[in-house]
Amino acid sequence: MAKAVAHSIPDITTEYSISQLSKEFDVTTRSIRHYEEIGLISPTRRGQTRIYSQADRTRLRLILRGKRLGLSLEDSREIIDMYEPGKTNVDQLKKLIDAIQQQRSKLNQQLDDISKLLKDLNRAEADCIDALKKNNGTQ
Amino acid sequence: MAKAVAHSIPDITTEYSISQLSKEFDVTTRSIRHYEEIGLISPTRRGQTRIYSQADRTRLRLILRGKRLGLSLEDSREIIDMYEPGKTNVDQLKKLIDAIQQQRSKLNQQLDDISKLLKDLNRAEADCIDALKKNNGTQ
DNA sequence: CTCAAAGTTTACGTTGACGTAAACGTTAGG
DNA sequence: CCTAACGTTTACGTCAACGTAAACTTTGAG
Repeated sequence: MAKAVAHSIPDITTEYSISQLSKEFDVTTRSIRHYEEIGLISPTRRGQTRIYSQADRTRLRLILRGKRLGLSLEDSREIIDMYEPGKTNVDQLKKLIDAIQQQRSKLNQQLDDISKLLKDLNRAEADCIDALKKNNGTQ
Repeated sequence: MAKAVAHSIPDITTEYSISQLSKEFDVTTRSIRHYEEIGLISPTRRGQTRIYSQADRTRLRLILRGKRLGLSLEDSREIIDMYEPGKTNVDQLKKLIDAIQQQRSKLNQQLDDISKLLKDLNRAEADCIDALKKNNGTQ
C-alpha cells in the first residue's frame, strides 16, 4: 500500500486568467485586483496580463471563505500566512500557535452562534407554518 | 406537571440604561445609538434619557450575534423581523419562510467553511509544533 | 482590416459602520 | 456650590472594500 502523501504535490502547470477566476468564484475582477493591490495575491505576468497559478487560486478561495465567515481582509492575511511555513524562528512559531488558538476560539463562538440562530429560525418557521394553517380557512 | 410555556412570558419590569448595556455587551454607546438611528432598536424615554426594555436588550444581543457571524446590520434587521409575528398576510408569511430557508443555507455554508478552516488550523498547528521540536536541539 | 472581447492602469466615488469632538443638560456626593 | 459621572444632540471624519468611469492595449475571429 502506498503511503499517503503528507503535503500533496503542488500543481505547477495549471493556469487561470482573471476572468476565469472571476467566474468560478463569482467575484468581480476589480475585487481580485484589489486583493493584489494589498498584497494578498501576487500572480505572475505574461506581458501585462495576470497569470494565476493553482496556489493563487487557493489563496483566493481562502480569502473568500474568510469573507463568508465575516473576516476582514487583514484577518484573512493572517490566516493565510499561517499556512506558509516560512517562519523558522521559535518566537514566531509560538506567536503563530497562539494566533491559531485565538482563531479556533472565535470559530467555536461562531459555531455556538450559528446553532442558536438555527434554533431561532426553526422556531420562526414553525410559527409561520402555524399561522399559515390558521389562515387556511379564514382567507 | 405544568405545561411548558410556549412563548415565555415577557419581562415587562426590568430596565437598562445605555451604559449598562454598553458594559454588558462590550459595545460603545455610540454603536447602540447608531442602531437606534437606523431603526434597529427603539428604546422608550424618561425625559431625554433612553430606557431599554428586556426586548430591546434581546434585539441588541441578536444584532451583535449577527455581527459575529459577519452579517450586515441590514441582514440583522431582516432576521430580527422574522421573529416578529406581525405579518398576518399569507404572501408575507411565504416570503418569510423563504427568507428563513435562505438564511439556513447560508448558515450551513458557514458550518462547512468553519469545519474546513478548523482542519486547516489543526494542520498548521501540527506543522508548527513539528517545527518547534526540530528546532529544539539546533537553537 | 475591423471589431468585439478581454485585458490593463489611474483615479475618483461610494457605502456601511461607526469614531470623535463640541457643546450642552441633569443629578448625586462632598 | 462645585464637579464628576452620566446622559443628550449635532455634525463632521474615517476606514475598509470595493464600484465606476475613462482611456488605452492586445488578441483572435470573421
